[in-house]
Amino acid sequence: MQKRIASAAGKAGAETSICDAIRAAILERRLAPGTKLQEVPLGTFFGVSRTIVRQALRRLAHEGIVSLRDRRVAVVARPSSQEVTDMFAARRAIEAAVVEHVVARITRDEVAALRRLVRSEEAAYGRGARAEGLKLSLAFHESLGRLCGNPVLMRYLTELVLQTSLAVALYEQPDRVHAHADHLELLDAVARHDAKRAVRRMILHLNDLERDLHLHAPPAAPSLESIFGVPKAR
Amino acid sequence: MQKRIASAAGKAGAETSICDAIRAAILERRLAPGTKLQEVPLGTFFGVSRTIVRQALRRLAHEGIVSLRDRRVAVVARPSSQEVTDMFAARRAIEAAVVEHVVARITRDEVAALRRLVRSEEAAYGRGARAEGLKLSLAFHESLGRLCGNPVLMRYLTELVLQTSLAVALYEQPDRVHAHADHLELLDAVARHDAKRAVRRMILHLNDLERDLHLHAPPAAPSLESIFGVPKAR
DNA sequence: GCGAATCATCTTGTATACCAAAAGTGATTG
DNA sequence: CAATCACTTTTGGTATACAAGATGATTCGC
Repeated sequence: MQKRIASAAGKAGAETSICDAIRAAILERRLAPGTKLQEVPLGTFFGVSRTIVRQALRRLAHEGIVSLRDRRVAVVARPSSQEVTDMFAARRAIEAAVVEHVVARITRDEVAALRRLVRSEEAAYGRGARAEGLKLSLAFHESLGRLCGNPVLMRYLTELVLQTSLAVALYEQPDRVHAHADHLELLDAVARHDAKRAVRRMILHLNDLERDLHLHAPPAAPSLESIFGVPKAR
Repeated sequence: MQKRIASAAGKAGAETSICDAIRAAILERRLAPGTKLQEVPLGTFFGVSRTIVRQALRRLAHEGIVSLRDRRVAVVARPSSQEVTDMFAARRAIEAAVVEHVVARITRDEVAALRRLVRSEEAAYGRGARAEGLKLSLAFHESLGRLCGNPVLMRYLTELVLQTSLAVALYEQPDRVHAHADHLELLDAVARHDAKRAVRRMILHLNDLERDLHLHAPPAAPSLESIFGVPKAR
């Protein structure tokens, strides 16, 4: 049962499997920022040698979700608030370009598909399935990336979505509830081929996302409290 | 004399040295697109083992300037015309964002430094030092990246500048002469803190760059003719 | 009893050995 | 004479062995 992921992908691209597994784990909040990623344990778990694990970690480091301090254990990245600000700025630039391209080339069918996606996203949030909603929300942005027809833009978008997801995991305020209507309004503008409005919607959406974080002092330590709850007297 | 580069950087970061050396070689047109990058020769040349070379090549592959087809020799990337179109689109998006940020935070001194840079660039072109001009032109874009104050944007910009330089090497029309005035006009807009105009200037500049390529049929083979000249009768 | 230094262990960095696949070469045959 | 096939050589992929450095525990001194 242990090597499910590795064997699922077979021999082909073990490194890619590991990257995918780690990316998914981060997105699903199963790997918290700061978590140690040791080469040998990962290797034995996935049934490959350290060589492959090492390659995977380097790749993830280049994608900005793993930090690779010299001669020290690799850890899931813990971006500073400044870095988070920077990556959101970059994401605004990329997503704006993506939306522009999408508006210019999207078909009716594709709009319909996106609309279904957004509806199921809202439905998920509606019934309190937060994790599911989050996943569909990411899928929405990913879909836009795919529909823009530019692999380069899409690659950067994917990277930044992942990085910002990590940032959200680090800095989110637990009580905050996200404005899910954003995606629908954005999609409406896209459907009307109103590029200006769609881009503005996207920017506002990302601004909201960023504003809902608390990027002040607390770097959100890999806190023991968040794992064990409030320390009881003893 | 062989290991000049490796020894120059010492033990520290042999991989980085190799990456830098290859990047520089590509920028200076000493490494043409399609050139094979074999692991053993590179390793012996730089005085490191294949492991390091392999890591360097993977890194460059992630940066998009080396292609790493499975089980085949690594080569300097030869982007298709479609890929070139895509990377220019991405570069427009990133450079626009960069310029916006630069306009918002640049100081007088920094403007003056940029102006000196542009002047020396034009001087180089003026006296026919094409390679020197090209280098300074890249330095100008790099400087903007640094001045925008956002490491994420800067990283993407650096990548795209390198990639597009490669594309230019592949598709440029030899007789075409570039419009060097672009940088000066752009800088004027930046100096006046006119973001709208500066961004428009940048977009137009990049459009010119792209338009001056001939992105039709000829993928510009790594032709022996271009290396040895016209084959003489024998 | 507490703090600091030293020592053992563990983890990563690099090189190398081995394996499999691909490409080039030459011979053989149609 | 040319095309195809098999072999050889080269080249990349993976695992492993070894070296250097960091981490953490234990112990000695104050």
